[in-house]
Amino acid sequence: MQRVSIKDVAKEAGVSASTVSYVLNNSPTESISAETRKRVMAAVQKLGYVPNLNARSLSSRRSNLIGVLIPQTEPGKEFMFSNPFYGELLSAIEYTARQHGYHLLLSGTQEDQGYANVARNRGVDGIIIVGTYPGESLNELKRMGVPIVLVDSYVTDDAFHTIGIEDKEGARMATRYLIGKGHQSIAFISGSIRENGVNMKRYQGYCDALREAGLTPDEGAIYSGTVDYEYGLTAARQYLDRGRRQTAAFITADVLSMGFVKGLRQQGVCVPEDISIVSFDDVYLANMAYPSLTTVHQDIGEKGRKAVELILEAAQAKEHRHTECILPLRLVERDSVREWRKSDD
Amino acid sequence: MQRVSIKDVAKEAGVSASTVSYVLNNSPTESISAETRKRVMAAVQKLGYVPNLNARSLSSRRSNLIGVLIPQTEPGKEFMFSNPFYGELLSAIEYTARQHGYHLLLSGTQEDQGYANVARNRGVDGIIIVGTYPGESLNELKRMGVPIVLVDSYVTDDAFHTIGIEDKEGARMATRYLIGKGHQSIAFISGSIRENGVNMKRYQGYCDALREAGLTPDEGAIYSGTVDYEYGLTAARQYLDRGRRQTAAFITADVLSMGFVKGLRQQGVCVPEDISIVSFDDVYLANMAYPSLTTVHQDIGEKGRKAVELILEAAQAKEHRHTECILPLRLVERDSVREWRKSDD
DNA sequence: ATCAATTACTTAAACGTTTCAGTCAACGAT
DNA sequence: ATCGTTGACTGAAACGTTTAAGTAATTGAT
Repeated sequence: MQRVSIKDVAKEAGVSASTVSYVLNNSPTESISAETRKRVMAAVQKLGYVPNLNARSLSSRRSNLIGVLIPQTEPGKEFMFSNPFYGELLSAIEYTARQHGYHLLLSGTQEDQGYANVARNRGVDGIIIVGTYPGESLNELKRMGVPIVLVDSYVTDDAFHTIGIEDKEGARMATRYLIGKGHQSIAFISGSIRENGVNMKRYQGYCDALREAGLTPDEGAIYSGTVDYEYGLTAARQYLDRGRRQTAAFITADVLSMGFVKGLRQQGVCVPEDISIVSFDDVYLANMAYPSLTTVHQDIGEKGRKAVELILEAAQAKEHRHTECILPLRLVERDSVREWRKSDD
Repeated sequence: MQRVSIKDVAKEAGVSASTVSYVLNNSPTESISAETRKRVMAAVQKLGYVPNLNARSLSSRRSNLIGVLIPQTEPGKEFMFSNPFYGELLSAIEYTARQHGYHLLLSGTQEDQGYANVARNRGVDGIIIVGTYPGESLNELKRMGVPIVLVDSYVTDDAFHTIGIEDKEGARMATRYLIGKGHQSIAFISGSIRENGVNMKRYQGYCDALREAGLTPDEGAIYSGTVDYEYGLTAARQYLDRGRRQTAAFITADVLSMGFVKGLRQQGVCVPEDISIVSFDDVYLANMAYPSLTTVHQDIGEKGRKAVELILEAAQAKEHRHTECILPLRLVERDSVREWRKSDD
């Protein structure tokens, strides 16, 4: 497969392999004459030489490879991107990494596989982990000694860098917005609150906003399942079964909202006429939807960019110092909320 | 970084490094006693040894790595997944690859970068290329000598394996369906027809269906741009500007349809009341949309699975023999089409 | 004129595997 | 008693790089 090696180039240029290596790496410590440099480059060109990065990693102990671990929402489920959020994030990560000359080693994650090995044995320079992970797996990764960035995780361990958003504040903002529009009874719809720190924070923010307004969080207004379209449908069914008691809902992901809206519409319930919705993420879906979703916007592109940059910085740094990055949010007003007046009840 | 190597294991188990290697690879040619095997495994366990795959690739010339090249729709555009189709496909590819013990080396593609190098210098065992690619880049890749699978490309070169769908037939089916519903004037909305073989085929299928029904394809009914939500909006504007002359549209991608529907609705034009739509792909979006989209369903999961399997087969095979795989399509009826009667005109 | 420093290289050891080619004992067949 | 065979291993070269250490020639300062 690998036809032409550094030795072939060396022979062609009439120098040693190491000289070629120094030229190719623009080594700052070694001095190479302009003339030799030119000859080497010509030989590279002529032979169509491309360095073997595996060999390079082996020797130099850097791989220019970033491992990306993306959760598989369900064990047997094939599409880890049933939430477009992951696709958008991955895209941003890939793009940024490529700009810096890095490649991505992509892996979904399953319960039964050693998460660590996926990346460890390729000698990646860093790992970006998105979402919630089992603690033991994280510990295993920690021992590898490569920089690790946790995206949207509330693990508190200085060994990891983290990047996230103001989840609690965002949820508070969303809920307060609904209250401001006159809603007194607001549902909360999300993935698992217990198992997922993000959902937990958003739940807290939701509760805070209610309490600030003198309202009491109601157990019966909470819908907690999985973050996907299907659960949105389910939540809609449950909402109807429970007697449509809320006039608004704060939903922690746009895909969930999509399902919820659809499930309601199938029973003739309209958004925003019958119930208002604010959701979260602002994936491109949110704008495409009908009605377009009023939602808490997060800068997914920036999240991905930052994740890569944190890895690169940490890879440079001599000693580890924990970095934490929290991105701001803002509410985007669209068409899924309407003002609620006393007379509407 | 890499703490424990095969030598450490060898020392621990009291055998040579090669023995450890043979044990680990279950070498069929070498015989190892059960007792030794056990000792080695124990040592591996004890030391937490994980093989360095870079070293392995270097030595064995296989990498268990599959390169995946996904087009960046626009040069400066960050999100290569603006069409969820790519996300779903990638997900299927990743999942299947992982099941076979392979990892994915993911890269988007930009005009100015050598596509080839991305994968070549990592020693990937195969490359999956999705979408349309510049010919010179393909030729460069061809010379690498690794199996290459082209997904949704109409490049005819026996050096590449291909996997696609019955684009022409699918478009014909869609158009015929609309005609069957009484539509006599049908728009065609797609990405670039000239530069993209897939769109070309679908255009042909569209024309064929019209002609079969005794209708004449009309230049003024063709809308050709890029495959994304934004162009859907644009097409809607153009459609209205041109005087709403068609009662139906065949649109070659669900995202495009999303934009088109939205653009129309902003001007008070309703789907399917005022215009019927059949689109293509059946990404999960199609079902979420309002109205949910009648669309030509393709099995994206199967496409991804097949792509990986082709790579693996080709990697095994002694000599190259060209494989071509065409997946079937079917029309999924949803809510974006209504019957058109004479009296409606 | 001598010494140290600099420039422009080369040599060779490492990186962690795989795998070909042995080695050596034990074994059954002659 | 000798001769392949087989079974169970080991040694060492190879994969394609990087990089520390070394060398030899040139330069500049004294």
